[in-house]
Amino acid sequence: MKDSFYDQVFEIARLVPKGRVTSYGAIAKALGAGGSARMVGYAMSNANIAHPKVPAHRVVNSSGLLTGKFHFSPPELMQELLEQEGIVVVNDKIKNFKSVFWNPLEEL
DNA sequence: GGATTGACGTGTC
DNA sequence: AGACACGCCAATC
Repeated sequence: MKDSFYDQVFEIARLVPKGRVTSYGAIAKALGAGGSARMVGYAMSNANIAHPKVPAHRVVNSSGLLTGKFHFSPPELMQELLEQEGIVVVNDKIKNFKSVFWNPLEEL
C-alpha cells in the first residue's frame, strides 16, 4: 500500500516543520481530498506503526485540540512532544494555535 | 461488493 | 458555551 491515500497523508505530516502543527482538514485539502478530513485521521492510525515514523503529534483537529492523543502509546506523549517543540498545550488544546499553525497549501 | 467505520469539519439547537 | 446532527470519502470487514 504505497500509493494509497495513507502514504500521502504521511508525507504531508512529515513535512510539518518542528514547532509547528497542522490540521487534518488542511492536509486533506492539500491532497485535494477536501472533505475527506476523516480519512486523514484514519490514516494516522497507521502512523503509529508507519515507517519512517510520522510526527502525528503535530497534527490536530481544526480547533487545535489534541483529539488523537489517546491513540498514542501513553496518551500524554502527544502533549509531551508538542511541548518539547515549544508548543504550549493547555487543557489538551494548543495555545496560540493560529500562530503555530502550518498550512501545507502555502508551503506546497 | 455492500455495509461499517472513523485521530474530522461545519452548522444548528 | 456545550451538545447534537449530518455530510464526506477511502479503507477494511
